[in-house]
Amino acid sequence: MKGLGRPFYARDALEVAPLLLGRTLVSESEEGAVTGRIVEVEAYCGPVDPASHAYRGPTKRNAVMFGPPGHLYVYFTYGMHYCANVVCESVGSPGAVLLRAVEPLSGLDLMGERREVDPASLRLLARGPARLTQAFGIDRSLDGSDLVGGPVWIGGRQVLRGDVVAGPRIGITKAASEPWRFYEVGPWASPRRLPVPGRPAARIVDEVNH
DNA sequence: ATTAAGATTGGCT
DNA sequence: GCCAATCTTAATA
Repeated sequence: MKGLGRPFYARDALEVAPLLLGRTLVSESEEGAVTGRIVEVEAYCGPVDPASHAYRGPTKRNAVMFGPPGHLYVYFTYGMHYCANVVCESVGSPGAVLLRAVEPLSGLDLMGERREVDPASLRLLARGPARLTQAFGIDRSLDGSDLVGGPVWIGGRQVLRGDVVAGPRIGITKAASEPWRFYEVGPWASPRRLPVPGRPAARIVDEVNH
């Protein structure tokens, strides 16, 4: 089987999120293949999370979140950007993990072409959730795409090159202090708004760090 | 029917 | 650090 199997995704978003770090995100299309190592994610915890798109129940946009795990939930925002989530948990339980940044591994030229930046500027390729989707060719046509057997999937090998920590999520106004952003310390995670005083300090995620 | 906000980014001061 | 861009979605009337 290519990449992680369905059971991997069939548990709480908060459990899946840190386990995605260090794994390889793959996207294949007619244009070619690109891959990157996941270094930053955020968990969105459905009905108990006011920041989740699923908080107020199913809508046309978030329908995929309420479906089976192991699929992509892709939404459009700010009139110009796409963001991609990994759907977790079981049918009717809308947990999801937002992919926020990867370390580019292969297909750099294609990423640069899609992003309209110099492929040598590695940190401009896929650091940030909307940059990531652009570099990987992910838009609303991939909403609901199956991560098991589809054109986008996640490899089973986990390679960590720094400590994994948790901190507040970025760019939200509700439940802003929940430490549900997980990232690898290093040059690849997005630099914006690191945890500030008054918010929970980042903590080591033991299960992933060992 | 109308409206306000948005899981962002890039450019400018 | 501040702010405009840009338009879909979902809530409100």
